[in-house]
Amino acid sequence: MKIKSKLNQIIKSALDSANIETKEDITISDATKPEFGDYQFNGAMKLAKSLKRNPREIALDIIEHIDTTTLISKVEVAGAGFINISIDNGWLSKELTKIIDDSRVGVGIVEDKKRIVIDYSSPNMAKEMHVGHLRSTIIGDTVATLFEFLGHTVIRQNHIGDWGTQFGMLIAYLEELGEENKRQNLQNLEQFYRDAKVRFDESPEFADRAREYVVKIQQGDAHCLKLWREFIDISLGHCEEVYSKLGVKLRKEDVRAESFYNPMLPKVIDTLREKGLLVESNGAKCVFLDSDTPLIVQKSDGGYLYATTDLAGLEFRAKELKADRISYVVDVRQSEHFRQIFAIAKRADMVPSDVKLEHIAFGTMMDRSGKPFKTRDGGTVKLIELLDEAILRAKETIKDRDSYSNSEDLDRVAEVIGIGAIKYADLSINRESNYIFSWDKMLSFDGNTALYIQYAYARISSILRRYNRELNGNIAIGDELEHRLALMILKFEDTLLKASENGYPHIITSYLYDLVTLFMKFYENNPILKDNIDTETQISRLLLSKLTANTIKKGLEILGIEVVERI
RNA sequence: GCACUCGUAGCUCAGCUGGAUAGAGCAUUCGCCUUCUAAGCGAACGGUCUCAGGUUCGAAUCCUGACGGGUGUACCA
Repeated sequence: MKIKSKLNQIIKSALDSANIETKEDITISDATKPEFGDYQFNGAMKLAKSLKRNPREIALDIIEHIDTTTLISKVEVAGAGFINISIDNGWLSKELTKIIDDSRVGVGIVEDKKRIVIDYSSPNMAKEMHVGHLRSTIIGDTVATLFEFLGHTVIRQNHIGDWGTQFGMLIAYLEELGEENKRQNLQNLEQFYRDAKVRFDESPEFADRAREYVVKIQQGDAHCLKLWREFIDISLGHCEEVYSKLGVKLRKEDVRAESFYNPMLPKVIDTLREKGLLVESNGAKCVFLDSDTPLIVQKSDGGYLYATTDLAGLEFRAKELKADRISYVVDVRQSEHFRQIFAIAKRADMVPSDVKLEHIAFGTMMDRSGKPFKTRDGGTVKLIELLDEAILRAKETIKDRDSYSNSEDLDRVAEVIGIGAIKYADLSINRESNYIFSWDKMLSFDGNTALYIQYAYARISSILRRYNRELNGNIAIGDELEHRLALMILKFEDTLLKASENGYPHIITSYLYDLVTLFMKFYENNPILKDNIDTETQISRLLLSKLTANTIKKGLEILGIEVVERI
């Protein structure tokens, strides 16, 4: 339910009928405290100056004209001129009753459906995925799922790094190993890379061959291409293992590798030249925008760069994939890069001017001392290891509970909880902040974590199992807690819309946490299946619980986190 | 050097389109299981929102400056 826009309309017409004109946007905000009601409008104070009137008087004037016949039950003026608004219980129960069996829990499809291309995960094929890849993969997957759920058409693009000088070295080494040793050695890509590097450094003859192979792949040499494809296949297999364990929706068809754009690169240079943007400086082909640091699109040796590929990618996404909005879920350290290529792509008409280009940036993962994350030996933690550890720890914590009839159940639940913990830990932080990686924090099951949310869901499932009858009846809001819970459920749509505006998953986790906190209080104070509860109250509370569970499930689903019926 | 970004409780973080007494989790201390899953609930403790100015009826939030962290800054991706 889009409550805020409904309220904004009500306020707007109240201002109209009170003959108050305002140029500023009317925005209702959430009440800062429950005692003040549910929402508040602070516009009277802003209007005071231009109207040359006392803000309290203006506020009193406004509330005279506020329609309290539908969703608003009460408006009051408080303090300097705050207008406090309470939502009507009758309206809440009516709206909730409508969505009891709605699989979208009352969330509509957006009116202006867009075609959104979203680039995320994008691992390098030369190495295995490490913890640093977690953020792009998970944030991207969440944002993509969110867009899709709201009704947009989403095209996922996994821009894997499969091109560049390092692949010459890797396939030369692969060839050297021979058939029988290949599989074995490629089990551990990190080690494979290190071994290849050793060979490269120790043998000039090998190094020459490596360089020669780079050229050969680019020229389409059949033998080298075959080796290269073999290597990419195996490396991609490692990624798919991670994706599957993480429950990430990226598939093979979403892969559009760096190499895909290779044939388009000369045309990028031509386009830039035609538009008069290309400047040669110190032998390199550059584009200078307002800043003095240029964007280099072709090296002095003729080679192309990351920027060139990205420009080709932008044009492809805008013109071939026909995107209205192109989003990149990439580390904040590349914001300068994206600012430049976005500006250049528009200037060169590679992307139509009305296409929204955005960098959904996320902060760097730091270690305890505030340095970008590395393990003690200087390497990184493999992502797959983090996931396995999470599942292990989850199993350790739940194994003594008696809810599990067999070890299969236990394994399944451990996986849902362990993976959920990691994803939630990452998604619940404002994506722009850098954050400190800690095993304990990531794998914590206390407080504001996925388990808290999943636990609430399991509790509700348990109640519904016990009741085990048809739920026929109405929701009747009986007290303040039920009122707040009911309203919270209906705020789901406003929350998702806000999160999708600029792609902030933590807005959803905060919401779910607030929702569950309210439910837990409700659960403690308002007994459901106890002896002395009359049937109508029982049904009403069961329905509220069920709606809470539906909202939790849908919310977690958007975050890519699963629920289980029993914990 | 220049640019961007961050600085909120002991720790990890919300809040930042200006609004009423700045919020969570963890940690610490204390209550609540013969009662729907105690992985829960309640309470206590904890803050000159880095500092100094400015704008405003009103600033954690906007502006300027200082200090401190992080990042980026011509042929890596």
